[in-house]
Amino acid sequence: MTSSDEQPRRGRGRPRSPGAEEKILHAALEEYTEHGWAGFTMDGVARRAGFGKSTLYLRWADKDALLTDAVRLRTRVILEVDTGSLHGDLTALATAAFREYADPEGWARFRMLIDTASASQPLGQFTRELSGRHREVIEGVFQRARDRGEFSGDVAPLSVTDLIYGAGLFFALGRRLDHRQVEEEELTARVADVVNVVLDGLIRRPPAEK
Amino acid sequence: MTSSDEQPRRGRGRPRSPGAEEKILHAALEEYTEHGWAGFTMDGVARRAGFGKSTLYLRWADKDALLTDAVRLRTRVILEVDTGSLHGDLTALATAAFREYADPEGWARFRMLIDTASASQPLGQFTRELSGRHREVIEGVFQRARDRGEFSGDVAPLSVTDLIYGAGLFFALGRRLDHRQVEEEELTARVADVVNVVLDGLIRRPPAEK
Amino acid sequence: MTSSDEQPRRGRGRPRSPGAEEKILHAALEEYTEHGWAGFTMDGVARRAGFGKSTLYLRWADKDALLTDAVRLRTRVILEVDTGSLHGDLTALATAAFREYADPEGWARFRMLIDTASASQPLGQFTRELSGRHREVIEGVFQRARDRGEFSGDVAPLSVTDLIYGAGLFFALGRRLDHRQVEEEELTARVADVVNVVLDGLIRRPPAEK
Amino acid sequence: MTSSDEQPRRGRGRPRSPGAEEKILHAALEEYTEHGWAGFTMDGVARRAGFGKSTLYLRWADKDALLTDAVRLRTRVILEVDTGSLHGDLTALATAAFREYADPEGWARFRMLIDTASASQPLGQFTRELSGRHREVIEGVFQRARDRGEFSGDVAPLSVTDLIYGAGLFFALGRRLDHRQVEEEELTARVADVVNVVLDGLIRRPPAEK
DNA sequence: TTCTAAACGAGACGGTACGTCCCGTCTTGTG
DNA sequence: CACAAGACGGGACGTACCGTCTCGTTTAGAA
Repeated sequence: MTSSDEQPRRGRGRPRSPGAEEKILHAALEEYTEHGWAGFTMDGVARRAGFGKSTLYLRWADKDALLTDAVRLRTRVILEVDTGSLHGDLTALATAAFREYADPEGWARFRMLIDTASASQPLGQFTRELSGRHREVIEGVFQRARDRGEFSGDVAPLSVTDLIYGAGLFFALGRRLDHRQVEEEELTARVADVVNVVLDGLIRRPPAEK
Repeated sequence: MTSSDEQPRRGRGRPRSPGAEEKILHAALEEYTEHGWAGFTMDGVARRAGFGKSTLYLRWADKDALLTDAVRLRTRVILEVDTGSLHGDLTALATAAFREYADPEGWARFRMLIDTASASQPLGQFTRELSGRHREVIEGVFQRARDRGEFSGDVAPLSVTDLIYGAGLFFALGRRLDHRQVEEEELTARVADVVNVVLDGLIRRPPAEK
Repeated sequence: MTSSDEQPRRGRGRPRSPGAEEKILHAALEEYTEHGWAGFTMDGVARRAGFGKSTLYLRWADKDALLTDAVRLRTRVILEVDTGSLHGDLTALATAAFREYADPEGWARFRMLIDTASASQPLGQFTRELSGRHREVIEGVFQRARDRGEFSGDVAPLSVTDLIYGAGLFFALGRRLDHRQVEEEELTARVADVVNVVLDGLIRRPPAEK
Repeated sequence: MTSSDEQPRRGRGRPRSPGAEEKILHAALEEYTEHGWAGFTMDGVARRAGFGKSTLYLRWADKDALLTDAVRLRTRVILEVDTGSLHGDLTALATAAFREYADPEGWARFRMLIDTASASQPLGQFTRELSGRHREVIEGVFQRARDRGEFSGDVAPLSVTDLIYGAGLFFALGRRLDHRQVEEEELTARVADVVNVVLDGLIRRPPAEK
């Protein structure tokens, strides 16, 4: 939990530097992106952000808390697509997902997510954002498709997000392991593949029983 | 660079303890499983494995190298399925993938893989194993399907592996974020969904036509 | 280079623990006394002194530097004798020297000094203290003797200190090699011998040409 | 029947390399002279001597034993002077002593002696050589002087050796602390000073009378 | 204004892990 | 057997970072 939601804390004393959180979180994300877990140091973040270490520890309990917050800070607002067709909507979602993982910051966010999921303490709010919020978007997409008559039958939204996001993640992972850049053309081609497979699989023979 | 490929190094001097690599890698995986990146220490691994630190550093240059090798330890075990039908083969592959990520050790291997893929040094050999070897398996599966007349047309094997493995990963991730156990029924149901979608999507409208 | 001369270092930041130097140097001397060069460890000194290793390395560059400083710790205490006679002054000086080497801590300081003198880096300041400061004392003693008319002619002060200190050292060395205690009577007798020899040798036939 | 100390160890097996001890001890002394305690390593000695480490440990129990032996190996044969005069004999002895401490190897021997004297276990043989043997020499010198009528009265030989050797040691120590070379002229002048003081002190007013 | 409380920069502190080096032991193969 | 080679457990080295702490300095509202 972070202090960023709290009200300005009326009272005496010198008020907290405005904009400090923002700068520090930004610096933290950059350091993490560049150096990974190892090589991500509180001293380094403080230096890069231009603050003293005490300022960091005044706001976050420890390294993990800062990193968690840094990831949350810029967690991409899930786009609310409505292109008018199921194919278009899924393509837009898949493209966004593929881009997210191809982007260094997005990749860092995913790493954090993995670590988070490996920790013991639950992270209710974060979970809801990620899986819950995504589910709503996907359900909206399919509801509109049903309304348009493009699609009939049930669908397990999580299966669809898992397929699309998973494909995007492993696409990016393969590139990273090879230390190859992600080419724009390749990305769109792969997105098209994935959308086609998912769409055809769902329409022709939906896993309706689920 | 790893020592696991080298021949026993004929010559004088005391030979390296047989089985040491295996034990150390196993200990490393356990430590990582329990403590994650932070809290994963060379001293800890050495102690758990029952070896001196120098024995570790004689085989691996640093923490990263050990971790990389530990990932490789069992990831290579790729089942060579041949159930007699495309549907059966894919189901077997997908089930194995889902189980891998549902398993704590498999999950740890994946975490390591993520950290590894974020490092700076290339991992040539490893990439070939991971993506290359998997590709061969998938290609074998589809080749046999083609021979049996179940399937015609090309397919991008990596797309298929990405879809299946990705779905398995996000399935496990969702469970972990919610701190829910993976139920056997749910796993098989989800595998069935994924296989159906992939199979129908590929057969009815293979991405290769494009 | 040592930190003991520096002024309190005006400025920000937490000030260095007062008395830390003293405690650490004392602990170092004790460890050296007990274990010698081998077995004298920075971790051991830190533990004994009750400080973290970083506190040690913040003040001394390495083991040698700490040892060098520990030698200096009390060696500087040179008594400023003035008994009213040359014989009395020399007896006092010689007694102090003999006692220094007979004392375990004094012996340890001498061992350190030997190791230190074998090192590569120069010890300018220290040299001045040791040989220079002693010289002044000896010169003062002889000057006063000349003023009193007890003694005429020049003398090489260093020769005198070398004679007295050297005799004291070898006296203690002999006892140590035999694992015999230093008896008080024997010490005073030997001091008397040495003073008499030096004094008579100087007065009757001074090494005036020097 | 052989007159050598060690029998060649008749028996099966490969005989010990002849001359190995000599070479190793020589290498050990060189390493110690160059690097001091720190920096004196068994691996280093083995490499320099051209033997394997096991060969060293087959002959000496540990580092200390090797070093002790190395020092003993070349401990200078105490010269049996007889110049025909007390002054000449003492000058010869003192010159030898001063040279011994000025010489790097002699200095190393002295360091070893100090460490030895600080250890707990007694070193009978070594002690006898050093203090006992030297005593005999000094006593011989004074006996001959008495026979020649140059000198009458008793003398405490250890006092004399302590004075001379001690002066030589501190002379060398001073030079080392200053990182100055020992000049030949300076050495002989200092020797003359010391001999004169000692001789005059002893002859005019021998401590024995008192 | 003066006072007071908090935020802040700086950096010392105890502690822990890093990766390196060496000791003394051991285990092999060769001479 | 002696010996070369070198792996091994153990432990100290000197470095780097964590999270805590104590200073002096700054910045505001309260008195």
